[in-house]
Amino acid sequence: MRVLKYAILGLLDKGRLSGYDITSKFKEEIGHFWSAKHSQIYPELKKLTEEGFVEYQIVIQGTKLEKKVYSITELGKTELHEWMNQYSPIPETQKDEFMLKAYFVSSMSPEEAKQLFEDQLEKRKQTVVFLEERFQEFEGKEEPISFSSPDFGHYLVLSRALEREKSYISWLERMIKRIGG
Amino acid sequence: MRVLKYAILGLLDKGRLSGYDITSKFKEEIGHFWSAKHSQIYPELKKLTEEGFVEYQIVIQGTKLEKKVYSITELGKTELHEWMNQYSPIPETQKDEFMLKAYFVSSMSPEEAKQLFEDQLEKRKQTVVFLEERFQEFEGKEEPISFSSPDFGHYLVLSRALEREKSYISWLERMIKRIGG
DNA sequence: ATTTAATATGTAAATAATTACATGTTTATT
DNA sequence: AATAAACATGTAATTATTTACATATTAAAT
Repeated sequence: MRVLKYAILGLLDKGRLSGYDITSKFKEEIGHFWSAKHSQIYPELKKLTEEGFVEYQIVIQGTKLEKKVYSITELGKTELHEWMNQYSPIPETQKDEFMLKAYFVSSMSPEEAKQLFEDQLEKRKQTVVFLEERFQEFEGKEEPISFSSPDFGHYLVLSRALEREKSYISWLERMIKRIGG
Repeated sequence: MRVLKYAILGLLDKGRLSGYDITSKFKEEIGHFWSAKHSQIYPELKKLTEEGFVEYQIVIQGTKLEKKVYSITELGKTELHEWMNQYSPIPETQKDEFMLKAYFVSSMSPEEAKQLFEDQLEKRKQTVVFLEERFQEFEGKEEPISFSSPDFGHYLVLSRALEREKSYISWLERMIKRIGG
């Protein structure tokens, strides 16, 4: 389904970026929900250029470093818009290695199970601390962020990531009580 | 990291299964958190046999249909146990195509955005109805399910899947209010 | 009796994604 | 001035996953 194609088109629709910039974006907030390594991004950019969905300009950084700055074409915008408005079915499987282990919990002693769950809980709590810090940016405002703000997408992603973790933590805590151990 | 290897070992640790049975299992409750197609399962079973983690017996179904019924070996049990007790880092990215679209929401009109979110909400609600039906099995009991029950893993997976969806729905509903549209 | 759905097992080809290989420049720090 | 970190771009090899190809038996429904 080439989701990476649309991920790149969506990023470029927000502004001009190099392959390196796109790689960096996937390490930031959108990385909670989609990412790719540079080894996947550079060939995809090449393909998108050939297909006419993006184009680039070479910019010299310093005295000789050649940087390719990509922008989305009109054709690319049409393509992006089509994908955005087309219903994507929810995948039945959202892979989660921890939950796979949880399903096999009967192969463990209660002590081992408790350890497994406590470790997961601790890590998830650390993630929440990190996410809540980022989220400050939106909470401290006089007016709550609105749809028309260019940062609304950023807000959506951060608030969802935060809620997802909080829900996971709440469940882990209840299950730890059940395990006893 | 060959997670499929451990998924298969974990399933076989619960009981003897054919490749077809394993494929079926991935369409049931554990499929919410891990799955694979039969075209991936059969080669993996072959490899696991060569490595000595599983073994099989040929069982005749009917008069001539040859079925390979796999079981986990002692070596396989050791291997499974090692993985179960080894900490797996939480992947930074849990891919979610809808959230990728949400991040790009500024490329849409409020009407389009509302449609996108409402569609997602409806589908998630349908999933909850389905999951809640399955979950009845555990709710109607006099005694709540305990760690020692062989169905505890099943309970963990179903309760987590249900909570995950409920959390998603609650967030979607709040965000739809924000979009206005 | 016939048809359909479910059971059963594989391989081949294509796509997606990660890890490793490979190189060079620029900016910030010491 | 030297070093380290960040910027910058690619390819190769491997692994993971999906879709398509390919075939046959058995059980259930009509």
